Amino acid sequence: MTIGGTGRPTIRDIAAMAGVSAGTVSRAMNGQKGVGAQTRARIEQIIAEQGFQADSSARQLSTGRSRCIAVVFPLHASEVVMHPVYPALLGALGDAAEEAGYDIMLQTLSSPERADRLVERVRHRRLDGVVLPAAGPRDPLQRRLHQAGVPTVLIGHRASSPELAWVDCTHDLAARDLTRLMLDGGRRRLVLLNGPKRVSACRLRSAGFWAAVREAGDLVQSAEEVEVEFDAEAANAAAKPLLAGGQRPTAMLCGADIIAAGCLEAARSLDLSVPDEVAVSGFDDQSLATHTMPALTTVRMPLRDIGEHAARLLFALIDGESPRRRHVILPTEIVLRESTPPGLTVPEPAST
Amino acid sequence: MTIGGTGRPTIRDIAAMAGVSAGTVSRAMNGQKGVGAQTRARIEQIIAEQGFQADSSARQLSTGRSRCIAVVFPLHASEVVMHPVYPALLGALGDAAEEAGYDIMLQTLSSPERADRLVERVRHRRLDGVVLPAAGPRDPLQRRLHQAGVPTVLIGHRASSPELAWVDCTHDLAARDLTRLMLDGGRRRLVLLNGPKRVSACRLRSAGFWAAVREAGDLVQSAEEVEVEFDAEAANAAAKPLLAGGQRPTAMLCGADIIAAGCLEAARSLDLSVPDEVAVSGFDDQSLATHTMPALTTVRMPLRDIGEHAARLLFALIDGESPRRRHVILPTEIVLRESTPPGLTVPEPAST
DNA sequence: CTGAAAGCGCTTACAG
DNA sequence: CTGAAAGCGCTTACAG
Repeated sequence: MTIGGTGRPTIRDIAAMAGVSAGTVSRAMNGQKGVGAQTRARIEQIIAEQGFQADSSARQLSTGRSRCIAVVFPLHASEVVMHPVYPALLGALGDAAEEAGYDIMLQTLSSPERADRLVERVRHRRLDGVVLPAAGPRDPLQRRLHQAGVPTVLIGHRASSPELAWVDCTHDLAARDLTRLMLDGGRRRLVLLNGPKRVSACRLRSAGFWAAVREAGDLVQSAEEVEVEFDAEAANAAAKPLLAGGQRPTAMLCGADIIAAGCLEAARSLDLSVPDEVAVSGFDDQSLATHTMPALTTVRMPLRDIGEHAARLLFALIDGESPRRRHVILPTEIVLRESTPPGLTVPEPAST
Repeated sequence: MTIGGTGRPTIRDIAAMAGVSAGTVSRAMNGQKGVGAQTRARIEQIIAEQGFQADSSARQLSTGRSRCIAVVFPLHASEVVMHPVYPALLGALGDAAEEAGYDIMLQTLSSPERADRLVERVRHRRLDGVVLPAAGPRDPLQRRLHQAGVPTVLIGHRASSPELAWVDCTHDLAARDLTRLMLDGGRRRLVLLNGPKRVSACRLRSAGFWAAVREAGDLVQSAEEVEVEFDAEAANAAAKPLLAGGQRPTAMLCGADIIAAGCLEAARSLDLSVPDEVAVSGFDDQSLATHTMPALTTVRMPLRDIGEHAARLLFALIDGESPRRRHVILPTEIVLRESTPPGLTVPEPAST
């Protein structure tokens, strides 16, 4: 059965041209020992001339490795892509994969059966490993992947099981530092308008906020945490009553830029000036943070670094290595703009 | 050579259990004719019980089809993802692929050699087809793919070669309608602050703008087009001198929301009120359009539809069909907000 | 250092 | 309707 009329050369054709066996070509191609220098050179020549590339499915069938990883999200692809950080993560992972010669596949977990399919995929070695950029607590997939022995790395969730590899950043320290900055700026009544607690990052942000409050002791007149979805409308609705109250907060720390955007709108609708009457901060440093009025003080996560670390970790796992650092926490960066009191100074990263 | 200790069942195991040959299992699995109803039922039973799934590389090796498509961008993945429309497109394509049982691979064309690799990939049938969401004029890859007989669909570029399939939307009509609206709103001095002309969409927007200007005849006092990159800073810098001039424009139509954001900043820095003194519009309806001050009138592209159409077209091409409509143009939608004169009415889509 | 051969797990003419 | 066999294009012990 002949499939393509392309006449695409196979390893056997190359072997014939070089006057050697297919096995030798294979060994030469894969840089293995045990091929004479001369022979190797000749083979490489011919391969280059012919622009030959081994058929990946055949190689995969015999080696059991696909040189392909999946990035899996627990939502529809169209939702993923609307997320403030996933796209950037995907980009960083893509770059890293490309550099390492891996292909990268976008997987979606919109329905439960898809998780089965994913696991099957890996067991069938169509996939060498997976990264879960939207990992969270009590996510059954994590355990299944781990049990199936699938090389896996989590992003943004510090897994309960120490065996799972993950990379994350200092959401907690950033929130703590930001809270301190608000205090430095003379703000005494604080609100954390946080994103949903099912998101691990939001838990850490909460922890950081409360740590700072605790540390500041009597300095703090009031502190409160309110949870909303990542949505400007919802944030606006939640912020308005808080800001309209008698003892209105003088600083609103928001768990996301999009939440902060809603908060700014609430302030505007109440004719409160930002940052004079109420300071506002975000998280994520999305592009909108530069274009709000006033421009938003926020926290930038090292998404590119996170992606690169995650990729490297995964490739090491796939190669059967056991990397010494299976858990990495990368530093965030506070970006001071106009929505917070002027004259503040970001603490040294030594605070980390 | 035994690969995985998984003991994952093969088609032969299933055949043994069913007391038939592997060939019969294969035929049953793939829903082919010529398997007795009884046999088929028994086989399906066992397959279900065992949770058996055929190994995709083996299948691929013998059928020559991978059930995988690539979405290829001419930039680093990390850049793609920052783009106002690519992520949404990727999302829509991902959903459509998933539904059709295709995998979707993210391909990047950061270096020229990567194009070769891509073509090789398809010839090696690791990929069944490709979509180019960032197609533009004189892009050599298009021709190469076409010559290689690779099922391909372009997005956002109405290819010169009629053989290439593409899907696009009414950038031109939207720009024309928007320009007319500005005229309806009493604006007589118009500027199109367009994105770069290498982007096909921007050419169409330009065409629409000038068509409206031409049609309006003497009504228009002045009309000018200026080209900037998709960047708020650059737009700000370009807009400022225009707005500071004596005969300052009363409407600035921008080729992208991010350009409009820069333009709004320019207006603000000159203390010009929007929309009273100068109206501003964008393109894309990015999330930032809702959060600028004032909120931005813009054009929403049917990205989801575009993605779905592109996917369907591609799958048809892969299946060797020759779809009657190889070129589709989908309608855009003008979204009126606060940055344009109040009281306008969007023309009926009949204007299409 | 190199070749011949078996094997990876499917699919599909070809017989019957 | 079903089976036996060849083939997809590689890789890798096993000999030599």
